[in-house]
Amino acid sequence: MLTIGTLSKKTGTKVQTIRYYEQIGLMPEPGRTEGGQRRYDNAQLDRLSFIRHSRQLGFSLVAIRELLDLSDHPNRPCDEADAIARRQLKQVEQRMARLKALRTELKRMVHECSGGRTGDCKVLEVLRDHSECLTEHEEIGA
Amino acid sequence: MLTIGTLSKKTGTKVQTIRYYEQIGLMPEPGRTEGGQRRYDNAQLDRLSFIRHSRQLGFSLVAIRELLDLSDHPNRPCDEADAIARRQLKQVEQRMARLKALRTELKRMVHECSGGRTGDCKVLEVLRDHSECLTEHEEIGA
DNA sequence: GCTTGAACCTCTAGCGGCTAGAGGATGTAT
DNA sequence: ATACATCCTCTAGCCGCTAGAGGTTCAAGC
Repeated sequence: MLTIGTLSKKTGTKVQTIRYYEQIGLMPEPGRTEGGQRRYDNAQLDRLSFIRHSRQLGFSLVAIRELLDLSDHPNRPCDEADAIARRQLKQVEQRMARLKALRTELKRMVHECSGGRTGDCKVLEVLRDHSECLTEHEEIGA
Repeated sequence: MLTIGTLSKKTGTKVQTIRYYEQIGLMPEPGRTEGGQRRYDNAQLDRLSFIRHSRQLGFSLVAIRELLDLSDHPNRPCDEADAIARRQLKQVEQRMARLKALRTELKRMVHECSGGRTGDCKVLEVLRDHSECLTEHEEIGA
């Protein structure tokens, strides 16, 4: 029987976050001691590890919910899990492409700054005038 | 004299967002008509463009506040603006590196899925067991 | 058995950066 | 004069946590 603190250490998830996962129904309600403290078993430890690892790979909690659901039904075809992972991969690739464009632009800005007064600062100038950019870039919601 | 809607179209910023920027003090309070509607001038259009462009390059609103402040004082040395841009560049590079590791892992997961039942699904298996990963990855707060 | 103190509990509020919607007022074109 | 697009304020919600207040429980040491 594991306390929430132990679970926290074993998975690298903050205690508050574990409770939050329970609250939104991602983790099941655990057993309780007489005094009302949570006690977990190994199945729950595995589940949290799964969640944590998926988060590290950038999956949203919604996607994780689906993945957990699939994981709970080993006899169903795994196309869906595959599709979710593919979607995630695609997102990661899109984000990388965007970041690449941003990096180019930022590098150019920083390079051209000659260290004078802000009035002549290339960094600020570029920010003022998008037309100085070589690439289009639509970051914002990333 | 520009309405908020015109400003919105010209900069690609949603009307609500412009009002939000005003609320948090990033945009100045504009003039109003007798009836209380906002009316902007070109200086404010420029400022919003600056903000929008900076957001596209991934700067936080806090960083943008600093950049705007520097931009308002053309006689100060521009080291600070340069430093902010360099920090942003560094962040972008870090994010790229992390995404690269994630991409590798996701690709491998997707590749190895042979399309059977979820019980044998490589995707789910990898999520279950971090030790199957070739790289360490600490995404989460990205 | 008693005391300490770390770890637990619930609850509320906040972060960033918006976004959505209710419910109503204004501005402009016809 | 009327229609109706656009504007206004206000509140609440999104994601994924995180922090803190104020109080209780557990386990170890004496």
